[in-house]
Parts: sequence; structure tokens; C-alpha cells
Amino acid sequence: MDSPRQKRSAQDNTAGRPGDSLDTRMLEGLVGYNARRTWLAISTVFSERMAAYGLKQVDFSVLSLLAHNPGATSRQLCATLDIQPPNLVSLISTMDGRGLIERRPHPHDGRAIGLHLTAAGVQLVQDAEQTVIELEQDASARLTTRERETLIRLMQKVYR
Amino acid sequence: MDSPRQKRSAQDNTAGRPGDSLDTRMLEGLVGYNARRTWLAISTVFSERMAAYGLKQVDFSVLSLLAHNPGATSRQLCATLDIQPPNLVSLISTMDGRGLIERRPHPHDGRAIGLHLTAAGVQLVQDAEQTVIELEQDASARLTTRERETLIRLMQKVYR
DNA sequence: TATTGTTATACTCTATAACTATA
DNA sequence: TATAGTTATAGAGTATAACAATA
Repeated sequence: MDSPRQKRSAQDNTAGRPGDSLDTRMLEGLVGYNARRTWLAISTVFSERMAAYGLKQVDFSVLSLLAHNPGATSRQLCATLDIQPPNLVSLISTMDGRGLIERRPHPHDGRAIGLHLTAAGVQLVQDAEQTVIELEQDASARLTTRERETLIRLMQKVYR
Repeated sequence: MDSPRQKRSAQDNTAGRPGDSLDTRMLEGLVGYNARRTWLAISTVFSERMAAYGLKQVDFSVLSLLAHNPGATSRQLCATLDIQPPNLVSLISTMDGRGLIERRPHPHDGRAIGLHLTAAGVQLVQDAEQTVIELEQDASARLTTRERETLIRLMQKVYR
């Protein structure tokens, strides 16, 4: 207890010296804070490397889901990714305009539209998934393979 | 390899059946995806319980940092929390207006402003921190104490 | 009556350029 | 010349209400 690391009395007023880093032990003891920082760190690398494909995180998630779930509906994507239907409309429309996906009438439900990757879409997702896997390795390079598996397992234990 | 869990051929077109959940194994193998979901899960509980204090996540982070770093400057808060200076202005102003913090001339630097909690601020942070600790326990209740420590340690290994 | 996809819209969050006062 | 705080503003991201077509 009472680790001397970054120890600084709350009485004296030395925190304001510019250049000094702050005592963040309280925040760093929280799962939420650390989860956000972790996501932000990966997110930065993701944005850098995926710009080459013209894909943001949501774009990648949607395309990757369609690669493994051909014919999925807009509604299913929304439920899976926890996004609101109106916010998916322009994304789908853009992907369609880029020739990456196509909308086909749904076989069982006249209200719904089945979403499918085009040949170009399949190729792009294949490359993008490979890039994401590499980028994730690099962004979490300080973890061993076993630690990475443990981390993912524990995170899923929280939210799943 | 080739686990039968959620196995579904990419050829047949069964994904579009409403009510079906999608195969998310690719995304769930990514640190970034899981970190975001984890943060989102905690975030939801946080918003619910911290509404009583009128505090959002950033608000809490700033006030808690000031509790443990009296006299910290706006610049230091920005660097610590990775937010842009302009986005902190209205937050600080609001906290000042609520009588939770006060701005004092900085002892060593005439450009800077030292930020301090008021007595009311100290009391609020004390209560809020307690609520956050409880809320975190509840939101990560499926983790043992040891697992929670491991999770935090591994997350910090990624971003720190 | 409920659900799918959609439009319009608003609100929050985050980022950038440019100014002032001080170092 | 550089830095702290600030203003104004623009762009993402996210949320709600309401509608037409179909179940």
C-alpha cells in the first residue's frame, strides 16, 4: 500500500508545474478508463493503415460481417454492432456506390434487403482483414500471444 | 481449427433470416473491437449512475485528477487525458459555474491558471469516486478480483 | 399492430485555425 | 520564437421522431 510511485501530497501545490505529469493512479485503476485508452491506441493505428482502403472502423466491421454472413440485412448489422439503423443508411449507400456490396431482394421477407459483397468487395475485405490482423499484432506487440488471448477472453467476460 | 460453433457456409444464403445472430468470430478476435465493446458496456452503466452527480466521463476524469493533483493546469489535464485544449474550456467554465472548482493565478507562470477543487468539489469527487468504484465492480462482476487486475495490467501493456 | 428501411434532424464529441497575453 | 488559454467553427459520431412498404 501507499506506493511511493508518483507520490505527491495533496496539500502542497506542486502539481501545476508545467512539464510535470499528473498522478493518474485513480483513473488507471478503472476498467472503463483503461478500456477506452486501449481502444484509442488501437484506433489510431487502425486509422493510419486503413486509410489506404478508404475504410473507417465501422466500414470495416460491416464489410467483414458481410464477408462471413452473406445476405445479412441492415437490421442484423445494426443489432450486431449496436448502431442505429438511420446511421447505417449512408454507409451502405456509399459501399454500394463504390461497388463493394450489392443489395438483393430478400428471399423470405419483402421488407428486407439482403446485402452481399461483390467480387471487388470480397477482394477488398480479404486484403483489409489481413492488414487489420497485422496492425493489431503491431499495436499490441508488447503482449505475448498467450497474454493477448487472455486479454480478449477477459474483455469478453465483461461485455458479453 | 474450424470450430463448429456458429458454423455456417459462406455459400448458402441463410444469414439474412431475421432473428438470426451473425457470425462475429473475426471481429471478436480483435483487441480493438473488444476494447471498444468493453468500454461501451462500462460506459452505459457509468452514464446511468453518474447522472445523479451531473457528471459525464470527462467531467469525472477532470475532477478526479484535480482531487489528486491540486493546482494542475488546463494544459496538463489535456495532455493527461488526450483531449484538445479548446474542448476543455467550456467544461472548466461549467465546473467553475457550478462552484466545484476555482481558478487561481499560477505561482510560477503568468500565462497559466492553477485549477483547484472547492470544498463542494472535494465532497462531490469523494462521493463520485465511491460510486464509480461500485459501478465498476458491478459492471465487471463476472471477473474475479485477480482477473480484473490481470485485465487492467494487460490493457495498460497495450497503450502505456 | 409490428417491423424494415429510410428521411430529416438535432445533439454530442472531437479537431483545427487563429487570436492574446506571457515566457 | 514558443507556450497557455481562449474563440469560433467545422467535421464526425450518435440519437430520436416520423413515414411508406410489408409482415
